[in-house]
Amino acid sequence: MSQEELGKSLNEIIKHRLEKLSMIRKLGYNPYQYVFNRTHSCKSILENYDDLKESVDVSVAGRLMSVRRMGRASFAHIQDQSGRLQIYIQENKVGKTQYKLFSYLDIGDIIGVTGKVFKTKTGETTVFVEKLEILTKNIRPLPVVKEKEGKVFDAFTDKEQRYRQREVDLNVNPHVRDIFVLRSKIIGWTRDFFVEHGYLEVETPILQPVYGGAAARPFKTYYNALDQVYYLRIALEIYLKRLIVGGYEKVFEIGKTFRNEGIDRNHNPEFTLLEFYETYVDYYYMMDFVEKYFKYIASKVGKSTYRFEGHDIDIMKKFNRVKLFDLLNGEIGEDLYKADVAKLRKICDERNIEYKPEWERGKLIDELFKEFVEPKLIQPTFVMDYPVEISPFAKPARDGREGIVERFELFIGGQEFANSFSELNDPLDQRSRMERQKRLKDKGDEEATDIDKDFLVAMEYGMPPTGGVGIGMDRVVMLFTEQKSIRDVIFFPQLRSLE
RNA sequence: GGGCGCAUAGCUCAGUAGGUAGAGCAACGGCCUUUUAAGCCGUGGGUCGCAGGUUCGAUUCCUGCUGCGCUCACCA
Repeated sequence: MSQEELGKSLNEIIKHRLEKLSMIRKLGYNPYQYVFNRTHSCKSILENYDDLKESVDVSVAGRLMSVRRMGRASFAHIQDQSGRLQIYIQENKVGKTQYKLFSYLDIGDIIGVTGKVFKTKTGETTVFVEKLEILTKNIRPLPVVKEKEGKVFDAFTDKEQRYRQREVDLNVNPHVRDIFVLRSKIIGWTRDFFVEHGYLEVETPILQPVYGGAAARPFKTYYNALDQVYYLRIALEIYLKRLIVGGYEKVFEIGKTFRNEGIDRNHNPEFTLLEFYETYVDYYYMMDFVEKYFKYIASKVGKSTYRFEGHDIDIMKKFNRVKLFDLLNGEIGEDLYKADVAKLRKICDERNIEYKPEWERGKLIDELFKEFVEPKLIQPTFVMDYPVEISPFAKPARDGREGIVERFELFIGGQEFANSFSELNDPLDQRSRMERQKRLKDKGDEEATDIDKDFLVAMEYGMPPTGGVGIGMDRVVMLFTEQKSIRDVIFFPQLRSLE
């Protein structure tokens, strides 16, 4: 045991379990077994009762979750990944030694049983144990959650403990396990969707000498062998586009990215981003494609409407498409497209929106948009055509509107879900945009990025016309699993370490 | 970072208008061969998050700290 300070009660429980551990060894059993040959899962026994009943020997293993001892016979539930199953063990049936073994078991132990399937008086499918094996002895008490008629008693609910010790949460709160199963499926369906559309899945560097592709503060690290400061990536953009330059026509990556920013219900500093790039298409094409993607996932999940951020979101309905300035002008009551910085500041002042003196046109517009428009975008809505200043990787609008780029963001429930451009492939324009970013950074903008020379060289070789999209997968999972907090769709959300 | 709230047994929670704490479950001992929040009898288990202050006396009041939650800011 470690030297950690334990309460007496916990210490006592652990002491008792260690004693049982040695008693089990004395009985001749290895409490940490190597293998167990299962013939069934808990669920498959429940589902195939008619074929199995009182004829076939089944072997099933799982964690002991409840025990009801009645002298020389006992009932218990074991739980495996598929679900819970009742077992019944009688001293007459298994003999004194194995019943003794059973008497040393605790909730949390992992056991294997073999026997025939029957139904109890009350109709519950149960395995009548003929042979019992201990596979792993538990020595630390698991919270005991009881249930009757759908009511849960003494549920393990402390959020901090649930996140810090997710393994406990997963064991005692089966619905939590279900959420993560659905997460895994959603990621898998996402992969299927892109592969089916001819995309190549790729992996690009997480450790980068120059970070870019988004506006965010990075995590810094140090690369000993190179004697250089490195950064954890904040986006996938840069390297994926270099692969497009390399000749791949459709690529996607699903991977962790890192932003050194606040943690809240909607943000985890380490999060899963999906980005995909396709050649010879623009952001109009990508709008259709993104909508298709969301509908594809919804159809796989099997529902049209999802409860998210307090609203019923209908994914199967046609997504709205609106231009940023149409929305914003409608909300403010003036034409902001033509407004200069002075005018925008005045509007902010009138509406009590704070701004920093160094903010220029694009940033001010973005701020007003976030404040007055975003929260109202509940049903899926593509917002199109953003100011160039806040979109350093997007192509200028082809219709020549000054200061506008071909970019859309998808909003659902007032939250940003996707960000997409007709990707900028003019190397000179790209260079001047990066130089501008660099100037902002030098002036103290912590979210601006350095010039990525390798990327600019790649652009000079020529990137075909390309549409690109980024989608925050954790939010997608939140939407489709109807979770209110990002922490409930990430196994181990970021918490401050103790000590 | 600001505001509000929470922190008591392994789990879920009471409680003390200041006199060092209770319940249910879990644990331990006993009875019990179709139970299912099994039941019955009995027993043990707490530096009341941490550190100070006020007080004869603090788990309770005050201050600071730590952790977590909600919220605002931040997050194209």
